[in-house]
Amino acid sequence: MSNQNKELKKTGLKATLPRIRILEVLELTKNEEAHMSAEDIYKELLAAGDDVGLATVYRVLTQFESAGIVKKHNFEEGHAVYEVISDDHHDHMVSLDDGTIYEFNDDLIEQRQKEIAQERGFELVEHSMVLYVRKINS
Amino acid sequence: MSNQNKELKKTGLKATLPRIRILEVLELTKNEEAHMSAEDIYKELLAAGDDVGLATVYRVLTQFESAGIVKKHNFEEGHAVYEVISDDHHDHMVSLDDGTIYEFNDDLIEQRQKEIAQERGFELVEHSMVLYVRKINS
DNA sequence: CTCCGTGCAAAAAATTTGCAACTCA
DNA sequence: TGAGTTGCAAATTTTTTGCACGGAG
Repeated sequence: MSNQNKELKKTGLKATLPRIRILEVLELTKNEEAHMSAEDIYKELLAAGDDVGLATVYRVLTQFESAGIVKKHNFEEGHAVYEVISDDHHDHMVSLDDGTIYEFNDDLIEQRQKEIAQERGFELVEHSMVLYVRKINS
Repeated sequence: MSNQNKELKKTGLKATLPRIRILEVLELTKNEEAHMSAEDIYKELLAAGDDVGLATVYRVLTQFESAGIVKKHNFEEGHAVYEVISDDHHDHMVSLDDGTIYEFNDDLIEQRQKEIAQERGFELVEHSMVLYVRKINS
């Protein structure tokens, strides 16, 4: 039994071919920091010879999001992108010089964010933070 | 000569009625933290008796963004929202319950962000931070 | 065998574009 | 006047939904 199959079982979703394949694509690209859109995944699957519908990709991604195994981002214009949720949280720092993306994590900020929400009667569910930076002396 | 008229002059854009009206709507709502979508602004204008096209609202907002007088956000699902850029910087907190957007500013985090960049040899140019929160049950 | 899930096509929703008419400087 | 701008309609793009068939348990 594959990894994906197990993971799907845990969510209560039936281990169907489209779901397994979509999860595979997301897992394979997760180390490359490649946030993929529904369309991207769809094309990837077609190229791999799988016969899936784009609507299914959308539906499955929505189900995965509800199940808490993928995260949907609205970073980009015009379309959402998805990434598998891993255990290590990180934020992003983007170099304006060359577009390189660095990951970082800061407990002080994480803590303060929770406090800010709580001070206003909310609980922090999640956050997104991106720092746009430029190399000093260049 | 109106405020909006002056502001438009500075950008090099012709001070046309649709542009002035759109800027007015954005200015009027900026204190209410009401980040509006193109559709919102369009409906607001129609309600006020102005005869504008939705396409024009989109076009004008894009021009305003290029001119640096409004900022476009993608924190909601499905559509972008806009706000006039003012001198006081703030970040956003989005309620997952009803989509309300709150603004806040935290010097501690601002300071830490600069340090994080500097520790890695960068200078912080700008940043985006959005907290997604949920009302605490009681 | 029974549902849950799928593909397809069509619908919605969000945004962009082509173009003739219009208007501000 | 005349380049820049607009409104309208049609085109695109992104995502969702209805429905009959098909596959997993």
